[in-house]
Order: sequence, then C-alpha cells, then structure tokens
Amino acid sequence: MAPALIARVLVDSPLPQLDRLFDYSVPDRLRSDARPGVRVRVPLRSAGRISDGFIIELVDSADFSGALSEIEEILSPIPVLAPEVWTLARRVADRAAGSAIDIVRLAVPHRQVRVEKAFLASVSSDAIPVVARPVVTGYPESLAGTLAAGGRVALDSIPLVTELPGDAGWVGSWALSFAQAAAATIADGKSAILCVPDYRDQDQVEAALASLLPPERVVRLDARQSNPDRYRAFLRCLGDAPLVIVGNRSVVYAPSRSLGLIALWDDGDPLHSEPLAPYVHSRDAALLRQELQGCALVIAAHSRSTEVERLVEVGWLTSVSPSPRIRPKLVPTAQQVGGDRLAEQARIPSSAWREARAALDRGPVLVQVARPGYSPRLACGDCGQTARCLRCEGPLTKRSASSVPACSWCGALAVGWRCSHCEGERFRSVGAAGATRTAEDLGRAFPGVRVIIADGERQVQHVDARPALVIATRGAEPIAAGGYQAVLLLDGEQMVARESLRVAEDCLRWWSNAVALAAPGAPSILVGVGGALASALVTWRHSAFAASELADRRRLRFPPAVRVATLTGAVEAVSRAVEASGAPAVDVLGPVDIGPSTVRTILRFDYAKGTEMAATLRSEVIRAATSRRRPAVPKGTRAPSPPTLKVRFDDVEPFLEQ
DNA sequence: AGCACGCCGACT
DNA sequence: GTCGGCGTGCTC
Repeated sequence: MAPALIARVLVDSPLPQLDRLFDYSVPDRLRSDARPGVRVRVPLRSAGRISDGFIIELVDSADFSGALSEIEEILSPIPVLAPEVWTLARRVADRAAGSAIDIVRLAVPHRQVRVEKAFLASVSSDAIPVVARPVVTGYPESLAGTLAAGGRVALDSIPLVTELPGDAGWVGSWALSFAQAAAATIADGKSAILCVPDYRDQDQVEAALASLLPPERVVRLDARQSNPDRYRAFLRCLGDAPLVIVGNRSVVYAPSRSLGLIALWDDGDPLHSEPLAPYVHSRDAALLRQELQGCALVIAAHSRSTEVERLVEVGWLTSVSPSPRIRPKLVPTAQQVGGDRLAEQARIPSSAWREARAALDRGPVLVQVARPGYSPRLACGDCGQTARCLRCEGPLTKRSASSVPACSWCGALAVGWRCSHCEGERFRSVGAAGATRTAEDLGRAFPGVRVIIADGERQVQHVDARPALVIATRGAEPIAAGGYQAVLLLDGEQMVARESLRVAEDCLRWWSNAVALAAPGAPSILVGVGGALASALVTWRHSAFAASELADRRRLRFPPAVRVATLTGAVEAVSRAVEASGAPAVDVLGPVDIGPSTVRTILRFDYAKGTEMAATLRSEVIRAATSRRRPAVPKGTRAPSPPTLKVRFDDVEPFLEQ
C-alpha cells in the first residue's frame, strides 16, 4: 500500500480567509521529500498563481471534495516548521485572533541555500559532553526540583552584579541565574530557551553561559543576525541535541523538541511585545508553549509586572525570591537642593550630592537620567496639550534648541505636524528652560571626575572599577566592575509625569534595574519622588506594589485585570464586530474617530471569555475581508487607507486617552 | 490580493 | 442578438 498521497498545506498568504489548511496531492516525483514541516510551493487558484507554504500533515484522503492541485515543488527537504512550533503558532494565533502564518514567519527564517548545503554536508556526531549539573545559587534549594518538574515560577532576581570566572567580566546576577538554570536543564538532557528583551541582556546571558557550558551547547538566535547566521543557528535547533537557545522576543518560537525550560527576562520591557500582527507578547507565547510542551517556565525580573502579579495571584505562577533575601540600600532624599553651587545648578539635592561625592572616591557612580541631552517636552503652542507623534502617539522632543522635533518613541521627525486636539501647528517647550539636566551640568557638579555618557546613541556596556561619573539614560546603564559605589536616580519626577497606564510599573522597573547594578551595600538615591512608588523601591517590595497596582486596575476594570480587544477599521465593520461580540454584555468603549472613515472601539471582558471572544472577532475579521469590499476607487482620487477590520488584544496604550 | 464567474447597457 | 461593465465569491 502506497503511503499518503495528500498533503495538508498552510499557505503563506496575508489573507485571513486563507488561514486554514488546503489539500494538495503529492506527485510521485516529490513523494520521497514530502514530510510535515517542509517548505513547498503550491498553486493557488487556477491561473498559475504560486504561493509558498508548509506541509502540515500527510493524509491518505482529502477533506476537500473538489479536484486537488498538485504540490509544485518542495523547496528543501528539511522540515523547518517543527510540529511543536506549528501547534504553538496555531494556538498563539487563535488566542490573538490572528493568522498562524504570521507566527510561523517569526518562527522560521528564510532558506539560505549555501548554509543549508554546508549544514547537510557536515555530519556532526553530536555526542553530548557530560556537563556538571549546576545549582541556581542564591535561591531556595527547592527551586531546582520545581524546575526539573516543569514548574512555573515568577522569579525575583538577585539585585547584584556578579563576576564571571576566568576574567570573563561582570554581569547582572540574573544572567548567571539564567545560565545556571539552563545548564541544569542541559544536564538533564533537555533544551532551554532564554528570551531577553535586548542585545545587552543577551550579551550578559551569553557570557554567563560561556562560563558553564561548552560553546557547542549554546545557540544564539535573534533578529540582528545576518540571514545566513540566523539560518545556520536555526538549523542547529532542529537537531536532537540539547541546546541553550538565547535570543530576543521571537526566540520563544524556536524549534525545540525536548524543551525543558523557557526563561524570560524582564517581561515588563516593551521590547517583549511584538510590533507585527498579531502583536503577541513573548510572555503570552511562552505561557502557551509551557502548557503545550510541559517544560518549566521562569519569568524573572527585578520588579514585577502587573501581568505576572496576576498570574501569581491566580496560582498559575509560583513566586520565588532570593534566599537569603537581598535588599539594596536605598537612601531617602531630603528634598532641598543645594550644598554646592554647581550641584544646585544641576538641581541635585545636597544629601544625594554628598553621597555621590563620597562614593566617587571609591569607584564609579551611576547617574540615571531621563535623557542626558537637551530634551524639553513639547506641547501644542495653541492648546497646550502634549505634542504627540502622528504615527505612534509618542511624545515629541527636540534634540537641540534648533533641531526638528522628533518622536521620542519611534524617532519619526515631526514634519508637517498638526495638533490632534486643535490643529495647531506651533510647538512650545514645556517647563522652564533647563528643566532637564544636561550631562555638562552634571559633570560640572563633580569637578575633576571622569564622565562617561551612555545612551541610545553612545552605547557603553561595561565600565571599570575606577572612579567615574556614569551618566546613563534609563535602560542604557553600563555594568560596572564590582558594581557602582552609588546610584543616583535623578529624573524620577519627569519619568513619573509620563502619561501612561503603566507609568508606575515602568518607573519602578527602570529604577530597580539601575539599583541592581550597585555594589553590595552601596547607596541608591531616588530624587524628587515620594509616596507609594518611592516606598516600594526603598522597601524593595515589588510584589506588594504590583498587587496594589493590580487591585487599582481591578477597581477600574483596566488591563491586565481584564482583557481588552481593540477594534479599528471602517465604521460598519467595527460596529458589526461589536454586535457579534455580544455587546452590551461586554463593555464597549467607543467608538472614537481616529482617521478618515476609521474608528476605534475597545471591548473589555473577563479572561474566561477570551477564547470565545477571539473566535468571534476572528470570524468578523474574515467577514470584513471577504464580504463587501470597499467601493471601486473613483478615478483620479487617492484611495484612503484600507478601512478593513483590525483586532488587537490586550493593548494598553489606548487607555492613555480614554 | 487577484482572478473568474455572473447578470444588465450600447454595439456590429 | 452578444461584448463587456465591474459587483460577488473563492482560493485545495
């Protein structure tokens, strides 16, 4: 009896109505290579249109009653879409009312013929070197057992830096914890995926891994790699040997058959949320994958996101803290500025200035600022509302007094800007001139000290243990050998003033990540911020703060206490989807106009309703895409942006405006 | 998205 | 009588 003749194929098309499997017959000449996971080319609709796709399964009878087309070509015999990745992609897409192919595109890099040939030629007998099973140091002994049993953990990271053996430099202790957990997984013969927000984090994890594992056990897989490098790394992940796979947000989709651990660092970092449809946060993908593959899951951070706090409260994650408990030394600030004329100019409170001054005798001092350069916030010159980017709603700033205003989130230049509130075209700087400290001001307050500036443009990863004033924007802080002798968090007030549902969480995260770079016992000083937020930092009780933050969100029915779906598109499509969703049984916020014949409505519902809601909205998306297309473009006139229906789950940003 | 199929106005 | 308009529907 001949084997299966029918291939069920996922077609690579952006159309939501094609997000299902199509049956094709497999011609004899392709039989030997036809396997689930291989990339194929298939005809779609008679007129010779050819699409890429993936064989998902081979069966011997078709679901489809019509005549089947034949698979045209198998692009590579390698099954690049691993079964566990396909299952995950389908699950993730369903939860987000999106297309599986959009996830598959994140998961499977494009073929590089030369790389593939070289890979197939190298018959690597991947004998597993025996590695010692390390312990995750600094935590209760029970953690090892929890992870080995596929447990799910919200891990409070150790707020210190650690020196790696063999002159390999200093990393955040969290990176060593990750490497230890990964190496323990390898010792058990399983693979680990370590997912970090940015490349600086990735470098730390890789350095820590190098101290525990031979290089052939570690694979780096991220978007910054060249295509050949990425494909080479990807092919290695398809093998059976246990590996530690390190990368940024998309690495949660890396193939790994025998997965023992997924560890995610700093889930509150916005780099974890995927900007491409269906906009799935790597934390959510990791949660689904943990469920599907039964591996251990670690979500670690210095501070705690409200999302993780919610998962702890519902019992999905178990909170684990360092043992013994480590509490950084936070020094309360007296509000008054002064103590030194130059410190006064830089608006550094006297106590903070004195602490920093003394610490500079011992080594480097970190000064965290919102922005080291000239960066007034801009407002509309007419109505006074915050000037926002027309593309992404980010606040606009100026790099220098004469430069063109640009978005501080996406970087787009604000040419031809108009205020979205009053149509005004002029800008006004908010706050008195010099509301922001410049690096020069700060340097002058500490005369004779070496100044190092680290920000988005001037990236500095490490500084040595010699005295230096390290002025860094939040998130760009270098790691100091031995830790900073003092940490000054200067622009807290300005950071807190940012309007966002997540301000408190974000600020606590920015500050905590900087404080965790201090030497043991070295003072950290938060300037100009008081209240619950400051005391959460001082007491280093992040879970308690996240719990109260989450309680507030519950009261207000804001995410992540509830789920939300943002619907944008043509008025009719949106209102139809709102009706289908079961409104008014669900909360409906909106619609509000957000462009020419485009509206936005937010649906708000409980987690229990999520699956049903995603399915309903997905069918509305398909309906909007298929039925009643927009009327033919009148000749000569520019077609406005396509007013189809878009759905995005759990986006908190629209809550800024209300 | 593309492309085919299908039911109403002016043409040899 | 039919050539072709683009509204509607499907893609194995």
